[in-house]
Amino acid sequence: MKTKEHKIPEATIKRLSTYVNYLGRLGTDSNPVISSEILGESCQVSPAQIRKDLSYFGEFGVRGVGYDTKKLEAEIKDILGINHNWPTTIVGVGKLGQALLNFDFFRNHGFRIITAFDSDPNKIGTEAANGVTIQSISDIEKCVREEKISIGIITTPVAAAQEVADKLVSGGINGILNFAPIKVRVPETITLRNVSITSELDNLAYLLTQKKR
Amino acid sequence: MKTKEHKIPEATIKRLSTYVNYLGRLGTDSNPVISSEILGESCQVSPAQIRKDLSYFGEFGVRGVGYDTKKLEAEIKDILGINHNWPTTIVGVGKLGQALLNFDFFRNHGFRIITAFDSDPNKIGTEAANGVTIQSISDIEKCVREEKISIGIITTPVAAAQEVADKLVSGGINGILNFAPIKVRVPETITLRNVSITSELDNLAYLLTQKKR
DNA sequence: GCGACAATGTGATAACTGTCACAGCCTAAC
DNA sequence: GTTAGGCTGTGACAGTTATCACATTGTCGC
Repeated sequence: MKTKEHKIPEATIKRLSTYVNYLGRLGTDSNPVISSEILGESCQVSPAQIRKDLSYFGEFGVRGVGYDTKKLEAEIKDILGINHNWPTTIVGVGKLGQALLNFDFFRNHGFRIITAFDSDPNKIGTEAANGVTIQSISDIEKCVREEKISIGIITTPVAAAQEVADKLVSGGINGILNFAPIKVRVPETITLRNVSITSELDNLAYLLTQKKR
Repeated sequence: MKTKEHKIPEATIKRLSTYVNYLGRLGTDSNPVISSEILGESCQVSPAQIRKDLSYFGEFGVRGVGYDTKKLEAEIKDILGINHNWPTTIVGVGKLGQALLNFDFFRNHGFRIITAFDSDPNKIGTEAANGVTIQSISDIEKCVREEKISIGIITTPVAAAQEVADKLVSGGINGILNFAPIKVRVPETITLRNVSITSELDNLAYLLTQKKR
């Protein structure tokens, strides 16, 4: 893979995720080769857009033929970096936290969840899922440092989110994925993504309201 | 509210959601008035961006002063249409579905969850949360039609998502929020949003990988 | 009432992102 | 070997979104 010097649109990354997801579900045996036309059809993206997205990172196809399905999947995985195995923790073992703990695609996307934290004394010490034991939130710093955890996923209520983020940061975390509907603040050096389920709801509400008017 | 004829960027809607969220948490008593500067600081958006976003919909501030906090919150809620009370259903009562059933912000964002569906015989007939009883997936069509449900939230595994979407559509659903990591296909007339948690993970993985290189 | 000040609203401009058309390259058939 | 056909890769163009600068309009003190 040769990353070109250009800046890559975030939308491109999002689409690459869609592509690789689809390719993963596709039987590579029955579809050894795929064209941007077909892939676009399935992912609801124009063929030109797909070719452009891929062209940011190199040339993966064969003119007149298409893309080798298996190879393309591997290339995109490499681009996205989901072949890694980031030591990950989930903070906040409510329903959402549990949902994420049980999603097996974490493993398939380069994350290995090794610890979980919660503030509820009744939960601490119990097993959350897959052999992961729930620890006290007050131990975050120490644990992150000792276990060299590089990703923290925040699924706490809004009130606790910033404090948790601070603890993760001072423990030496690398990246944070925040599901609490508030924009947490972290130093420049920390990679941060805020996932706002709330805003998805609001967006749907907006679209529906528009339709009615 | 006077919607101008211009097309509104989706990013603007997303930010409006952020603003209204922040305003809701802000004590309006201690902060009767807020400037785009301060609001921007809190939401990590430039002041000019905020003013531009709002200007698509009208003039809500007072020059030299700022925005009336309470009034601005109400105006944005009105713009987004989260003062409605859409009859909503959740299909797929796994951990994620349960998480959503228990989030009280659904109510605060214009959605009223009145039914839930699952395919697991052991779950059918039991109460999911807040007095919502779980029904069989085979009853979706009938129930959506009879209860005049307008929003469907899909939290099933990938394999079931498209089939569920089809059933919701033929029952006469209005909008769909899909959490399954696949782009479901619906007729043009249905308002659809695909929420991809997977792509958020992939995006984080990408950013972290970039940092390392 | 008037001047100094403060923060909005917006046209102009810049940056970014997506679309399009076609040149370039590969395969396959004859 | 040559030609026809097909699909990628990409530069040029168009459309969209964000930034900037400042004119505008309101407040407050005297």
